[in-house]
Amino acid sequence: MTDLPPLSRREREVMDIVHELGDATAAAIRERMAEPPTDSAVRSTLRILVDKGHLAREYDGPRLVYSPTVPAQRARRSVMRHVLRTFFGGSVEGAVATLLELEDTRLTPDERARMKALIDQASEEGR
Amino acid sequence: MTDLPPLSRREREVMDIVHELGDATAAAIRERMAEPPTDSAVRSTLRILVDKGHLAREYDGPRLVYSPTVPAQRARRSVMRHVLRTFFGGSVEGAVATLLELEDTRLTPDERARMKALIDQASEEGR
DNA sequence: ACCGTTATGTTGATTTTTCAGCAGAATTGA
DNA sequence: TCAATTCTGCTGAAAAATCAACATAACGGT
Repeated sequence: MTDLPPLSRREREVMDIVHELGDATAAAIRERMAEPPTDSAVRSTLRILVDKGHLAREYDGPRLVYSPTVPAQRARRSVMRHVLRTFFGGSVEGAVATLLELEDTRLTPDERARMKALIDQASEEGR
Repeated sequence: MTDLPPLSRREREVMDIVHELGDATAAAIRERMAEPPTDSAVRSTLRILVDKGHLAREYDGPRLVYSPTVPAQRARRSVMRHVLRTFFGGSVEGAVATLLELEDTRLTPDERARMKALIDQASEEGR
């Protein structure tokens, strides 16, 4: 439960990719990097991330597949808390407004209804 | 409009603090760092951030005050877009749900009403 | 005027990060 | 089977980041 060592720039880039993909092989990660270094460099970074405890790896047939050690749900909460505090002064309303105003936000009627329900639910639960 | 050079770990820490505060002096920034280095080290980082174009500085009386070069609004959008994609697979609903479920989320009736209005507004505008 | 404090910049050394090269094992295909 | 390809780890060099030490200037108080 003790928190993990912090990430360097490349390390963070790799972690973001793994979070986006859920899990990934070294090759898949390299493909998505902005200015990919050699394959072995990517592997070095991955090895460090495993050492630091940020990633776990497992064989899927012949290949190693990497995935975050922190459960997705907790990672999501944690990053949202950080963004909320750093960029929105803790204002949930402000954060939601920005999300809704993003250019490519498209809401189905279902989504709209569910989101409203979530708002009511949050206040019912004393939040 | 060309994007700025990426940030190292310390640089990112400093930028987060400046974003949270809006603007800040070197001393105020140092106070909030997790494991603050010496004052001069903080200043070195600040100088680099100015060089890279992430921060601007201005005298306020005798002191230099640092502030982000990217307008707050744009920074907010940009970070939200990134989080949305990386951690929520682009699902606005998912992101909103996480925000509402954060432990310390407390909504006033006003906020609730305004957020619902925002949802309607977003769809009216084709989003 | 003098001293202490605060704010600042620059320099260079240390530490960390980043990366390519190399080598071994496993897999694939002919 | 043998060669080519893919996947992997390790090592050490190059580059970047981090930091403390030092130096200067301005201000306040005695």
